[in-house]
Amino acid sequence: MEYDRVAKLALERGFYFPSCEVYSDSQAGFWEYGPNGVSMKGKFLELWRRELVRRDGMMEIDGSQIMTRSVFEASGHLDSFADPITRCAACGATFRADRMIQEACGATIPESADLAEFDVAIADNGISCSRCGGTLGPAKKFNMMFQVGIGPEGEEAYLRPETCQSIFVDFPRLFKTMRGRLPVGVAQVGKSFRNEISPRQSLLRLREFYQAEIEVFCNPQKLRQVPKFEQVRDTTIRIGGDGDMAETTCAAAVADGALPNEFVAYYIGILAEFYEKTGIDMGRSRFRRLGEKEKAFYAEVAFDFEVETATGWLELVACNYRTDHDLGGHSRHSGEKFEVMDGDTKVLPHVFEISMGIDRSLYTILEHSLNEDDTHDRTVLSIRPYLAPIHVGVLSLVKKDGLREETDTVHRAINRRYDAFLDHSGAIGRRYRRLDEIGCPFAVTVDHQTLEDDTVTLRERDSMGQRRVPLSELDHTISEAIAFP
RNA sequence: GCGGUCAUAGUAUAGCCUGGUCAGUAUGUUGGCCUUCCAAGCCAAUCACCCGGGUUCAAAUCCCGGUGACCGCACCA
Repeated sequence: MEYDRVAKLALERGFYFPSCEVYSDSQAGFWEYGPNGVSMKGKFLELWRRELVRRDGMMEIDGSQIMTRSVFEASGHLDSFADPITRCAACGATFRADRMIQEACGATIPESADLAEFDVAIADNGISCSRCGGTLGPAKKFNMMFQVGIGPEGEEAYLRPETCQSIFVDFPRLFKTMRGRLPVGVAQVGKSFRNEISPRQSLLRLREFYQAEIEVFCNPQKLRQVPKFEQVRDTTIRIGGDGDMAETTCAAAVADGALPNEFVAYYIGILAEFYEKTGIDMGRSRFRRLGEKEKAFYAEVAFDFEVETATGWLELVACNYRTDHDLGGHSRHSGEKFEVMDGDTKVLPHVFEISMGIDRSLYTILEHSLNEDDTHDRTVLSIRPYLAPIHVGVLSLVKKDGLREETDTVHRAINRRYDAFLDHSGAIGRRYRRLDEIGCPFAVTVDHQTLEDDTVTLRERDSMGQRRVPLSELDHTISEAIAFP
């Protein structure tokens, strides 16, 4: 399905829409989830918890979004999550200073160098604006983190650019108090903030966005001793980039070196099994190993989980082997001890992270699930029942003859257990189609026969098929049909 | 951030060039009538000129600035 069609559905049916839209000065890159979006997001996260957090026995935390300056000195974000830029005084075009110098005279200045070095290089080599030839202004750092001032003195802090820093700084306490043993996963769902230069395409590139991150702490000496790898030995994954993509299994990928070890392969395997259950078309997915230049500054080995969408290949998850970059950095900066005992040896754990973009994942589920059914002149969101924002519609065939009251009773009987939507108004076919469009898998219709024999019609979304179900079996029938796999 | 295109009800659009009716239409939504299972019909109601400034007796319409959206470039874990 095309991007525009998904965007329109989101806007019209309360999945997501622009933030602050009544004000014309609202900035790009901020979006809200409406009722159906929130409901779907909640179910998506429940699936994530089931398939990753609970399955692997991880801990889940919920950390602060605002963190003090020291955290980002230690993590490297203050230096490395910023680009040196220079702006043309004449035409206003902005360039990356390091790239500009590299192109103009071949000199390589690391992007984390002192700003003065860029100014000197630009002056010495007589570099001018490549667009208009104008004079370039002094180099500045553009850091993608949002700075905030705390308290009356405005003490320096930042909105976190990734959720995982909370996990790293909390690690010593978590490991001690929660009886941690390596390897151990710590998970977190929450918002992160990045001051993107040009956010685009609604949920796909946001300045404020949701991540579901998992940091697995491990003993780097034991990456090949992973008993639970057996669970995913035969799990199908697609691995590679443009041109060399191949479908394989986790075991084969480790054997031929496409994946570095059983430890990484296990987590890639359970991640693939999770995404299979979201209904995303795994035939259009791949794990792509990133090259040196593409990787984040903290990653030693990185795989992106990407899915083909109407906008091209879209990165949904970044899997990074971060080594001891973070625990080492926080240990040095804070003076705290981050080493833990693994058996009788003391180790500074390494970290493998599974950093999931929730917003992008939800978009992809919508795009891959949305269909136009021309035969029946309807739009159907064929989302998995356990992810549907509304589980069941409860409809009266007509309002009169006591059917309205009977329908209300049926609704009241189930609306605590399910996301049920009550609707009395308009033609029955119109109501079915409205439910189809938000992916509601079932509709229960109360008619005159209901008053006689306590049965209702159960109508199924994808097939449009109908069958009669006794009211006494309704709860059981729905709960089976919408259960998580 | 740069360049191009664009901005009118929830959605899709007419009107703008050539300034002057109550800003039109479709669809949606809400209520009613009718209706015993797939967007039927009828009646009624409801909702809009992106923001700021300028020109003018008068601005949806012309001019300037801002913001946003889409596309391309650059950027992007």
